Amino acid sequence: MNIGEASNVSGVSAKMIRYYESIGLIRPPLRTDSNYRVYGDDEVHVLRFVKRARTLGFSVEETSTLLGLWQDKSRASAEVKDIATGHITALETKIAELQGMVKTLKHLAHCCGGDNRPDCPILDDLAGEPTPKGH
Amino acid sequence: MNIGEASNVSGVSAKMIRYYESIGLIRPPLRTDSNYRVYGDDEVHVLRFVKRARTLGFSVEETSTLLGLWQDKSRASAEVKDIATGHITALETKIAELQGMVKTLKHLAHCCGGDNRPDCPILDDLAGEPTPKGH
DNA sequence: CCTTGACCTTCCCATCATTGGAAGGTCTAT
DNA sequence: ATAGACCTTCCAATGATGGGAAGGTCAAGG
Repeated sequence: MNIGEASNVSGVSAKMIRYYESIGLIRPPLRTDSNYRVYGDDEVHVLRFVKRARTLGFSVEETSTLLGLWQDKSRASAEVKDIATGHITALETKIAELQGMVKTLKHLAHCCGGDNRPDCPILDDLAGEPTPKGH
Repeated sequence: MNIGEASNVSGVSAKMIRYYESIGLIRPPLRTDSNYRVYGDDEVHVLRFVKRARTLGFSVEETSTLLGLWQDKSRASAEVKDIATGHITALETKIAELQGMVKTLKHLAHCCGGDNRPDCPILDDLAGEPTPKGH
């Protein structure tokens, strides 16, 4: 099948398929006489693997490692688990960070009348003036 | 003061100060005869505002709008609140997304022995094979 | 006066993952 | 033969930041 169909069935855009090939994440496929890329079921399987890993937030780098481990029949699951748990930790750190932002913003928004007066605790906070009434 | 000191007291790197100036987020400051940028308290106040907004996850674009509203003495707080609450929503969406990833990964990691056997539910999932024993 | 080192200037490049587009070749169906 | 839907490569942009080169400037000390 052509790159377009491979894209459809894998969920990876044609652009990205070419990009993944260019950076060596996936192997260059066979070509037709007219230089079109040709994909088979195995290649699509790889693309689906990549898609799923990226969807779960693994970086391309991590995906590359996972792909190597997947294709290595003798690999140990320990390494895979390490990558996954490391990624979980990173995600949780990011989540905590975002939650901190949300908490602060909600507090500020709650203090803000949101009316037509020029008074605004949100801007006051951004400007560095302490928000009084720490409700 | 020079850009280095302005950077120290505002927490914005010199690189970023120049960048913010180049994209028009902040105004070009005065220059000495030898072409050094000169910052005063007002400029530092702006830099702090920008720093705080960025820390709270506002994009440069949003920060620019907030900065305009801050400097507009007659602004209404309604617009500020809209931007803030919109940002909160975006953050919460992002958080939910990350939490979904974490949930899936934790499930997979839980099912994974992490031992030296080549068996690995994490890879199986990535490969598209259903994880059995949906424990 | 001269040197040293810490500062400053501009300019270009790299990152990460992805998208967009131009210019041109190919395939399929009418 | 031609239309239009595909494919190819190559180049550029995104957003926010960091790195670094090449060169100018300033203050302190020998």
